[in-house]
Amino acid sequence: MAGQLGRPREFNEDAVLTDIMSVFWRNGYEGTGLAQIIKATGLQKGSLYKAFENKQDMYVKALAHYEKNIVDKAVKSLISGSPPPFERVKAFLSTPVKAPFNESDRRGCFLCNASADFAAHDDETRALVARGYGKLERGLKAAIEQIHPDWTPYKLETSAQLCLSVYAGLRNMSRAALEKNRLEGARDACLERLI
Amino acid sequence: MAGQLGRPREFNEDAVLTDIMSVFWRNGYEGTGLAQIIKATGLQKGSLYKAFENKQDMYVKALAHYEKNIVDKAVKSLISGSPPPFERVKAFLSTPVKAPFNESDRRGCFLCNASADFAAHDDETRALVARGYGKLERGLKAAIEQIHPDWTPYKLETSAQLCLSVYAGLRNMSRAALEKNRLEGARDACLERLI
DNA sequence: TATTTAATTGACCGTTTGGTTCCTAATAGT
DNA sequence: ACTATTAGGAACCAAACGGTCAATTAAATA
Repeated sequence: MAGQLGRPREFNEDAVLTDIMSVFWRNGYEGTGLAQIIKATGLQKGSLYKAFENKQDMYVKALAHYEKNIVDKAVKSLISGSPPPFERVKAFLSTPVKAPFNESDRRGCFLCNASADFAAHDDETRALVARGYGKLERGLKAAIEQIHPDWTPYKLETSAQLCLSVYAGLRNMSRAALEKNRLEGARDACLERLI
Repeated sequence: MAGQLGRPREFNEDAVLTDIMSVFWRNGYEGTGLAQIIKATGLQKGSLYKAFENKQDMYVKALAHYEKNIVDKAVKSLISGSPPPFERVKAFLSTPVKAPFNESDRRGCFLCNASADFAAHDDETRALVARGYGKLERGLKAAIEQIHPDWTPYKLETSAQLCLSVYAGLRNMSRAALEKNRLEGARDACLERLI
């Protein structure tokens, strides 16, 4: 039979990738050491290097994992769902405003972090980030089109691009703990375009 | 007399700070090693650690140097100058769109980099970033007020906050080398609010 | 049961890290 | 001239870095 030969994996690949993701997510590429990855996953170095080429490979796979599990979910809830489309965009833009004060989720957006942190040094990362941003932009465009079915494709696109850049900007600025009402001001000014 | 005692500095503090700044600017905090700083400044470790407490101190002082030399200049040219105010805001928002394609200036904005990179780990950095962003916001507000002297303070403020977050977002997204016309779309959509 | 194949482990590797120390050189005040 | 004070330079350090490997363990086949 064509069963799995040899000793089987003792760890769940997806769970391990989730652990690795959260470490890179919080600390960035250079800020993360193998020791932290070992602690987070419970695996030893040897096992890690059997499963991954090197640290860079772990990072890229963790980012892809993020795209699959977090970004895609956000895109889905932008495209469809129970709240009306304007509220969905508002919720999307409110995440970076609320997150830093939520006491728990100060990691920001891994996609944005990766763009600032490692995309400039690695082509694979850059491609992943570009693809993730592309997905978000299309999700935003779809939601906006539901608000304004009559708008031209150009206006829909530039509006989505505006929302995306505000999102990325808010994610960036929230790292410096700017006052909440200043972040809200930017969000609301952006949302005014969609009214 | 109360003159300078001991052997005088052989290096110009400002010039050295400029060298250190450009290294951190390009490579971030964790991405920069003492070796690179030594190479960039021409100083030896001993001298560096006589002039600075530690690596973190070098970073903070370099960021303050950036604020004094780059941010303040940008704010000034937002507040006043020969081109009309709308063109000044447009030029400000065009920097992050053009920079990554200019073949030379791919470092982005040190303020934005610091916000993403180190502000979350260090209070002094966070305060510097917040102050720098505050300056930019006030500069934008002043320019916008020149375009629309009749607008309410609230509308002026939120518009400035919008521009600032778009700026930070574009800086972030340009690291992943998104297509130029998508960045331009976000910029133009933002500028439409100022017409 | 013996064999084959693959996963796990932790010791080990060279390199690089940020940081210190000590000696020498140079200037200002006495 | 002498002394106090500071800058410059390089050797030096322990710790952490990413990465490797041989020995061991466990399951699937024969």
